[in-house]
Amino acid sequence: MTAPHTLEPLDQAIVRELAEDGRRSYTDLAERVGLSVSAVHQRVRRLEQRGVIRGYTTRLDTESIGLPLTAFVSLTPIDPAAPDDYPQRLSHISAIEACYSVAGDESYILLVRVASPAGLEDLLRQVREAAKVSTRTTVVLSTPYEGRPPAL
Amino acid sequence: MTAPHTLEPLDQAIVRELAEDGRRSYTDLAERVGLSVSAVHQRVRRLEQRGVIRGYTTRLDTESIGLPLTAFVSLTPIDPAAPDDYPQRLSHISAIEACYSVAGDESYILLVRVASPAGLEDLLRQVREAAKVSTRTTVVLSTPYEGRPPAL
DNA sequence: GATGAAAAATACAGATA
DNA sequence: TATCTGTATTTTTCATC
Repeated sequence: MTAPHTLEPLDQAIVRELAEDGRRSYTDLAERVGLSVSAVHQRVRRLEQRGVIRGYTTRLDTESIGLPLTAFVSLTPIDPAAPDDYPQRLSHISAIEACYSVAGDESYILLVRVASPAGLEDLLRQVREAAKVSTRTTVVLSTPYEGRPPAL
Repeated sequence: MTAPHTLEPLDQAIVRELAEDGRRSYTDLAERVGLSVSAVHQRVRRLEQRGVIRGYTTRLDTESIGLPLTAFVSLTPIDPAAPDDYPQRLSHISAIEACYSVAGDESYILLVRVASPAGLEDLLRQVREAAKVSTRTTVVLSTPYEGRPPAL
């Protein structure tokens, strides 16, 4: 087989630690998983190259960075026969944090972060302009939790 | 005012760099934002303490870690008068990556990651058991992009 | 913002299985 | 052949000035 869908226990342990704290040092990781620093280093490099680790990010407080308003925007193509290149057509809009292609009534769900209701209105206009879609918006009132590490 | 909702340009620059790559070194950051290493170091510490930086994570390939199936699960309380402690009641379920309280027909939207349709079925059972809610599930077919850094 | 000691990252040679 | 360990060197972190 070419792509086993389960991770070796040691890689699993490393990845679990890094998911919890993306800035954990190799020394720290080595202690936690019971390997030498070099071995951990090599494994992380390999995990990065294999694409298991896709990158490292910083969790930011959306209020502090001036984007306190989060919303889900569902898209329905106006012309069902139109070419399906919506993600591309929308990718330049930086307020869109994520784009999911979904099964169900709608075709896509966008996760967006904006500064204000006016910003949301502006975003929706941009979306409708860039892609010929109708939109349905669900405003997020609060976020009890987000970005929790997966259970491995 | 106690909490300015916009970030100082230098902090903004630092945060932008860290959002793009959470493992960027202080030396690297210093070069990019045009400050001394110590100044950057101090600022990052302060941003962490102030809660602007909430932590660091690793973006993982969901397939590689054995959780290839993503879904949105919307919750509607069965008893509208019941105490609203759903996030707490569900927080022990590790397949739930995020929980959003939303305006609209439903009360909450969960983002979940599971191994298979059977895992999804199991998760929905767990959710309905832990909270007296009805659920509506939208399966994610593909993820064109996710976790893009915010525009600062 | 600079300095310097301590810690960490990285490259590499050799051991191991 | 793969991955490990230990060592040496460079780079980074971090407290102090």
